[in-house]
Amino acid sequence: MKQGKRIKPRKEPVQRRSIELRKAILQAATYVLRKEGLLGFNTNRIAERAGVNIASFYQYYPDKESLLFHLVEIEWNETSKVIFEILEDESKTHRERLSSFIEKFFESEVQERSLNEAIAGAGLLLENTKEYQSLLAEADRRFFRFLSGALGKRPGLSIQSSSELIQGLIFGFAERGSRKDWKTFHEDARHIECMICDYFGIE
Amino acid sequence: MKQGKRIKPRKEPVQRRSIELRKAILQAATYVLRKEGLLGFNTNRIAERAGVNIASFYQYYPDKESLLFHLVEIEWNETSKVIFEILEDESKTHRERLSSFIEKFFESEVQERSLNEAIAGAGLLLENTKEYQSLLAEADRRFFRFLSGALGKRPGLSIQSSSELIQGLIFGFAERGSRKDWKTFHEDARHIECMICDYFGIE
Amino acid sequence: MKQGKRIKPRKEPVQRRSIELRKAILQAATYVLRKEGLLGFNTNRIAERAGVNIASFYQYYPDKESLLFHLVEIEWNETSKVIFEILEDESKTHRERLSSFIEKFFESEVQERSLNEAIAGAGLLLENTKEYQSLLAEADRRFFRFLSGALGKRPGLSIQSSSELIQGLIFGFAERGSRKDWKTFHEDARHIECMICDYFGIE
Amino acid sequence: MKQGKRIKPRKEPVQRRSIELRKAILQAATYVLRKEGLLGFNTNRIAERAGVNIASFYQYYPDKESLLFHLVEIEWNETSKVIFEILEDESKTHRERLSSFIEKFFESEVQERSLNEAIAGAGLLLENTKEYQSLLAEADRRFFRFLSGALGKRPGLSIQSSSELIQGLIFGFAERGSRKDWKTFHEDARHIECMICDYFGIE
DNA sequence: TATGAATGAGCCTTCATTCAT
DNA sequence: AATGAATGAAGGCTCATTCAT
Repeated sequence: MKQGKRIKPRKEPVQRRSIELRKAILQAATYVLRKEGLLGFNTNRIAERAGVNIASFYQYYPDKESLLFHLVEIEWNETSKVIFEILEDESKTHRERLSSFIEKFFESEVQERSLNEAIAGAGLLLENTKEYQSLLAEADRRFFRFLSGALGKRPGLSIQSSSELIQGLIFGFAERGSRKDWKTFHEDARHIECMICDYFGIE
Repeated sequence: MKQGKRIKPRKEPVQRRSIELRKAILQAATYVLRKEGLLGFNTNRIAERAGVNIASFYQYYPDKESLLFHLVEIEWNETSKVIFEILEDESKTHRERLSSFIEKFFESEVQERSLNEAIAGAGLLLENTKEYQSLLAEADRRFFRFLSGALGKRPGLSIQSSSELIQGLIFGFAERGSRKDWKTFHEDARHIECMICDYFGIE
Repeated sequence: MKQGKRIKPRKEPVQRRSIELRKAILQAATYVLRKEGLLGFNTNRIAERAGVNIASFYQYYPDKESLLFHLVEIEWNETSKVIFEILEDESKTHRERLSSFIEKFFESEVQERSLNEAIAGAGLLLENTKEYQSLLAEADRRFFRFLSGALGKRPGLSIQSSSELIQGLIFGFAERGSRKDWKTFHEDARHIECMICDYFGIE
Repeated sequence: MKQGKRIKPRKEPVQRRSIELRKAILQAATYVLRKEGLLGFNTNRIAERAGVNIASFYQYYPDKESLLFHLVEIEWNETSKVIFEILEDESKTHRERLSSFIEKFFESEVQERSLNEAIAGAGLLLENTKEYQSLLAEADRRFFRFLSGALGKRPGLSIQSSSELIQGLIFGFAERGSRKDWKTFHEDARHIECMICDYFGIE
């Protein structure tokens, strides 16, 4: 993919009718992605499923990737809102926050299992886009900020490195798990929390 | 993909020429997968690159997935041979073994970065095949066996669960990392080893 | 295109607003034609550029060709006004008039290079329309009239044939030239004038 | 169109069957171009007309333009062979040669009328390709060489300029004429020859 | 057996034009 | 009258796979 490509939706729908249309597209896209995976994720199928003319599709999205990004964005906005609110809730101890954070994140991964799976595959398409990277960057920033206050001891690691390590563990585990029929996530969350808190002296 | 599909190569090549031909295909496939990713991984291109007629290709592999699986298998055989030999080397302490195991595994992921990346994407295609699952199952078994002897304390976890948790952490972290420009894997390996050994009392 | 198709604008705009709207369309069309050539000349793009709704466009022009014709017409009206005024200016000798005529015509072709280029390409679309043909016919008539008075000797050619020959030379040369980066048109004009005047005894 | 684009046919057919196939494509393309003009010149239609699968088309041509160029090339090779042979036939006077050259060229334009017409339109697509330009350049060179020996007097024009002027007149006239139902080309040829020879002192 | 050739099915995208508000 | 929305119909091109020699 070329750099600097526009990946944003083409235009915002304003009328009733078109709002529904776009919603239909989004729903259909989610459905198709879930049902058929990345390989079945093609504009014609989506449009058909949405009961929408393919040309209409292209009024709202400049191309396929753009839609995919929109999906990711929506899903991420929902998830991140929840999990970072938790992380930044100063009425709790750092450990409590981290615990809930992991818990919630795992939960959302499990719930959005098939979507995430497809998105993970799609990552290859999105990874190079500015939009996607800024999504990730923001998450990174917020997690870093949390950790700055949370770290008790650092076993020879800068905050940045610690942050990356911890994120890697949590996100990697979740991503991998969410590809399976992952039922033990509650316990997994607890153990991972313990390991991290022990190791980094988070209280 | 339908369940129970045959994914094995159509026939084992016996003659010289055939063996070479097959090797050529495999090499070309690896090359293409690395160079172009999953999207460029198409039979015509591979055959062309291999200097093999596309029809010949279909004499050795019933379809594309088959080849992909073969690739995964080969790569996994190589890696697993190395890492499980380490894990089962009884002249070392458990901790030493785990340490080398992680180290080596990370290293191989980094080295095979682009291949792994593509395979991860392909995972969606392969995951449902018997062959792939038995590959994973074996790895699981061996890791479980190692852990049976290694675990010092178990914080309320069965060996099986511990095994899954640990594997999830290591493999998840590596998989995630290998999608990036991952340069700190040596240190990452060390820290993860420490966390795990501390938590599970491995010595 | 079917013969006898109406190609005139659907209705003459009478109100202020309408006139402006139409002017905007025309300008946008010219712009697009110049900038993107015939291939980029599509109604949606033009409407967008004009800041006009595409549906409004279709209130002023029944279809794309219509607009194109309108463009040609306007351009031709301007050019022909100038060049035929020259040709019919009885205060000059015939030779002087022809000289200026060629000069001016070449000049306008050069100036309107990209527009003309596109129009030439579009010629295929317009050639069969009545409107276009009557434009050409009028030019033909006026040139013929000029030549009737101008020809000194006729090397075995009727006036009509002479007229066609000369027009063919001038217009053909210009059309061809205007597709290139044509910088020598001043001199070219002079030489062609000489050739023609010599050959046809125009003084 | 990007510069440096490959425009050559993809591969040469070797078997009987495919030679016919390609011939069929070429014929169909010519037919379609004639019948429907540039706008109807699309790969699907051509393939259909040729009774060939569209995918087969793309085995022989990387894209549409490539086919178009091939058409031009074939046609030009035929024409140029004839006309330049004439121009370079040293057993004739220069004037005789030029006369036949014009005559033949006009004739071929008339015969290939509809094809040429389309090709002229296509010029806009081809003009920027290396291949097309080298075709033109060669013609230019050969004409220039002819003129070097032929010019008697030069009314203040370099050989190069004279060459361009003369070519412009001949080609421009023919191109324009060939778009119409041009029946007087024999006489036109004779007159143009006279004008040029008179003006440039060619004998 | 190995190779040149062939193809059905499909995917992404655009565009002239019309409908509904 | 003007605008937002919608769409049928193509068009360029690719790919997994099979046929014919």
